[in-house]
Amino acid sequence: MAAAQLTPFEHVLLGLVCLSPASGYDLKRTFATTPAGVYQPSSGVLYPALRRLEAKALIQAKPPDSATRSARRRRVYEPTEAGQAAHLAWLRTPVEPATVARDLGLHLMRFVMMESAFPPDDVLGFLTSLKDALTASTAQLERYAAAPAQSLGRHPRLALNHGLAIHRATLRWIRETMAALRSPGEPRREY
Amino acid sequence: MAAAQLTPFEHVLLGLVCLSPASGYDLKRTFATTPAGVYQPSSGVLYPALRRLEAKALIQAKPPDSATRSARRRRVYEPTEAGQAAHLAWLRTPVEPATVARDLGLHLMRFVMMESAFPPDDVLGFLTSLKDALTASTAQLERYAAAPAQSLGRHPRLALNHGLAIHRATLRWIRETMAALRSPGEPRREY
DNA sequence: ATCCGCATGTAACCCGTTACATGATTCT
DNA sequence: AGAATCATGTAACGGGTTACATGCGGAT
Repeated sequence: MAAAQLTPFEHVLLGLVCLSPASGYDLKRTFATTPAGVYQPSSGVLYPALRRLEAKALIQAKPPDSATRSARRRRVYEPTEAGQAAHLAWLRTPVEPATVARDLGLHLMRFVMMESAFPPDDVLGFLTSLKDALTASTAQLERYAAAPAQSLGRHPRLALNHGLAIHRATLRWIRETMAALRSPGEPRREY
Repeated sequence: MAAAQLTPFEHVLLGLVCLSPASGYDLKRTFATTPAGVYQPSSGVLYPALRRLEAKALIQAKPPDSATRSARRRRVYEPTEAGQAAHLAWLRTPVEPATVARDLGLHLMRFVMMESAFPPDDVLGFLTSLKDALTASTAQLERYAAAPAQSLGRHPRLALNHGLAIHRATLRWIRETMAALRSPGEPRREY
């Protein structure tokens, strides 16, 4: 009964709700104040998305807290068991080498959400697969750049260099991040 | 009579047609074989987009070449004067510091298309404004990271480091690119 | 004769954007 | 009381994705 696959945005919403129950407005503020706040979902996309997740029984609105006076109209969502499972399955989705460059932002999102959902070894495994995919992607760019048939213009070649620089910077970040995650008191185990 | 603003995709299509007349299928192959070929527009979006550009009188189909035998059903588009003007105006669109990180791919696209449309000084001006916008964006990220109120978790902090690394790598690329464009000879130091 | 690649298009569906609408609560 | 903020929602519009449809041309 794997729900019809969700959009990336829905996966992110589900993940945020899994991190801690939240209302639509809470999520809006999260996006507004987060460093990656370049994306500012509007009401028109946020609330329908939450309703879709609710319709698929991945999240549910908590009953209003009768104790507090503020019985304000507010739908605080929490994940269902199916929602938790779907979220974990999403976190475990393998990294596609073909689209790793395009989906890098999403992978970073997943990395952030893994902190409270995965044991350290699994996070290292994810980073390793990310590293492998990016290494392959980098090699493909290098092959393209080196192809003699490509008589690239000057600007295209320079733009290609940017892609390579970004790839290499990300690979460097992965290496440093893996080292950082292994170092401080964390039990380091082979995998 | 500036045409109603186009989508980024339409701007790219218009730019490609300005670089050299092409049919829809040609453009498809361009996307398929280009290094940035992560994006693969389907027929359902490509042909309607070309029709929209045609309806706005920014491009037009060349009359079939009667000389060649292959009078195959083929619409080869070329830019109109209004299309050329719109393309140049797009290339001259200022870089928005608020969205520079999100639109970086588009800016690179513009950079590539400037090669045959701009004098070298204007390209350097563009790169300078891109550098300024990215510098501001980087400073904002650093400010967020340094904010004492932010008790960021471990993974969010590491993800933030990635954003900083990418920004700095891009800034480094801009500096190197400006230097390369200023030196007349072939700076054979690619990589 | 047929299959594959060229080449353009259409239709259903869904999602995102923008803008507006509607109440309830808190602050001054 | 009035204003600003909280909080959720709806409606119109346009564009992207997917899948399918349609022909022509050359190749085996």
